[in-house]
Amino acid sequence: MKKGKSSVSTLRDVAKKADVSIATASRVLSNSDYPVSQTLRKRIIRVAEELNYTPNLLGKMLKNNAYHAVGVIVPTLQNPFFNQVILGVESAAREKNYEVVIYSSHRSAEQEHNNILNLLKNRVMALIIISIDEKGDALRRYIDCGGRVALLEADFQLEGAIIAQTDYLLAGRLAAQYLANQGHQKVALLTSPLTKSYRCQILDGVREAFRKSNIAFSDSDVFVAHTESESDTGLYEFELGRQLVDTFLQNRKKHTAIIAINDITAFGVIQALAQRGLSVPDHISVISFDNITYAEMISPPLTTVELPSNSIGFAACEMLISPMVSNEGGSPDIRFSFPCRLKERQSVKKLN
Amino acid sequence: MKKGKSSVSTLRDVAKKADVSIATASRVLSNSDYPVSQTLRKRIIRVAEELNYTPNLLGKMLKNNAYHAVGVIVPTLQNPFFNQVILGVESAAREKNYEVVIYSSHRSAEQEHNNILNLLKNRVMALIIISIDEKGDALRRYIDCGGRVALLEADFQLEGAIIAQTDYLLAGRLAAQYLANQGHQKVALLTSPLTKSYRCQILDGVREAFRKSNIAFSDSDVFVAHTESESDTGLYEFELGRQLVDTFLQNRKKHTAIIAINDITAFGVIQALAQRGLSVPDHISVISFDNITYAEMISPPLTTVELPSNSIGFAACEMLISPMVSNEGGSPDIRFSFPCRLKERQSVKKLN
DNA sequence: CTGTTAGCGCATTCAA
DNA sequence: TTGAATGCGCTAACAG
Repeated sequence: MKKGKSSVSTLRDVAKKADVSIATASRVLSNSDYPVSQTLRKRIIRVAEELNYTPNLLGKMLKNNAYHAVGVIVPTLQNPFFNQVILGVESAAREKNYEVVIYSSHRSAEQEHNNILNLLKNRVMALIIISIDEKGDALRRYIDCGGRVALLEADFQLEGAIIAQTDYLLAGRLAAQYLANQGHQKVALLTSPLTKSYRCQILDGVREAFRKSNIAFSDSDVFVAHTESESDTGLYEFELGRQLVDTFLQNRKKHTAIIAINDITAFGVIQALAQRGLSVPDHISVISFDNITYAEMISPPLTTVELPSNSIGFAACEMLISPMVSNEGGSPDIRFSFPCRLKERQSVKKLN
Repeated sequence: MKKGKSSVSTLRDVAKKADVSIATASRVLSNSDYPVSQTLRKRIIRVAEELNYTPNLLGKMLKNNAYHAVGVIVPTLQNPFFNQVILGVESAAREKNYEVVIYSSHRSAEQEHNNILNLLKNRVMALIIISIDEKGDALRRYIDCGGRVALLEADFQLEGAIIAQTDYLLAGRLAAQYLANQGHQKVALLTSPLTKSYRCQILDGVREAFRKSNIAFSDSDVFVAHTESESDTGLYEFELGRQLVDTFLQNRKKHTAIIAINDITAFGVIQALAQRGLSVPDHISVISFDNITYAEMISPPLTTVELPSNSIGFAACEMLISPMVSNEGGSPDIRFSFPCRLKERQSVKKLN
């Protein structure tokens, strides 16, 4: 009867079969620069291959107490925006040979809490998170335990964390300015509840731009969806868009354009409009924020303000991994924000 | 020099501060049913909280040599189809308190190879994979080392793996039958290269259904994209759809409907048609396969054959985790397939 | 009920 | 150049 319950062979197995000490085997197989004779080296490598030897990272980690990995926690994998962030993180991580561990919190604070704890239990000491749990106590603890955190798009502060944010004020301004330039004088903003600060920032940006262009824009031009709680189905924001069109059409006063709070909401808006015989951009123009992949797949291709999801993931990961930060020595307290840019496509009509 | 470079406290720290033995602390903090006096129990728990004690899973694992986790490897996170699979896996895993580790191979065989190896190195001994590496040697090795594998939607066999497949033959039949029922007599199939067996199966299903309905359908009705290599940008399949419309329109012979090989390709088809003044479903009908979330977000909402992505992920995970399979005792050699069903929406016109 | 100890897989220090 | 021995954090077998 074999010894191991799992048939993964260990360093000891290799050493025994190659008739060398464990130390020597380790030195060869862990690519140490410690000198080992060619004879033994060859033999060890050969045996390792025969035995399908795969180093047990757990054992290794137990020694160094450091895992070359970063965790990523996003609210949902269903939203392409977050997928983009992940892609950014992955490419930064790959450059430095870091592992990426992906979690979805499914928009649940409890799940998020568990995810953070799991990372900690696995001694993954770097974390990039788009947090939905405003209490932040799990994160607090994570940091107390020596973890490094990059907090993306968060509504709250967290001492000791790197804070990365999109410049939503600019995003709002860009959208409004563009509509103004195209000759739109009466514009509506359709948005999910203003409970997230990024939505408020967009609104502020829009207000500011219209004020500068001398275009009237009041609270009666802002349509806010009323909803209980956010859910994880990919359809959530889409349905919101559809609902918003109802109230919009009831209160419409010669609006020629709609700003939707994000692309998926815009999809809902466009479809609901179409079903009422209003076509985009002929009858009414639509612009939104995100530039998810599908924005250019629909008809008409959606004009939208591209948010730098990829860059933000990339940069956050880089800062987190860079030696500068990973040295202990207190909180980094880095904070940076990213600009956005307009992707002009075909959902906005030029009126002038 | 301080001993711990990481400030995560260990079982030993807790034991020392609570003035008990490590064993006792372990018994309390690992929820063992071993009897410990209330006095000590309370004290240990209190100290553990004070110290932010978080068990090091690595140490634990090192003992049992088994990690309650399943790995998932998908070709890309950009495609909602795979996201659905992941969701299915996650819900099955959560039920049994398993961790889910997600990897993307970015459609690279090399990446996939590394991902599998990493899983092995981390002793994650259960894997659900949508493999793009037909050689399968990394998987072979994974299995040899005692890993359990569920191979989803694969083109190749793998001894010792659970094989799960969608019933693409049925999918093809459903689409074709539906079109026939709606009175379409001349239909085209637009597809990416027939290098994947699932695409061939769909084609076979379509052929079979049309034959039964006495509708002519020959090779000249099949339009195959020519492309070098698959890429990881979310736009890949979309662009394919757009290109296919070109060749389709050049060779069109009174086709009234198009079957696209999947939803994203259909998006490309629909947009390209629209840009040439052909509207769906008024001028031409479109049906496809997948039912990704966005299928109902576009205008017109896409009629499509829903593939059981979620169920397939769920079932695969369940089988993998279930004790039946996780007992050693040779290869399980389970093989199962899932049916699909038609989601009738508005991209197909009724002609009769 | 509590404590002591061995050992999981590995890197590393110290001896040879 | 090689090997023996130690310890990383933890559980479990055994001793008290």
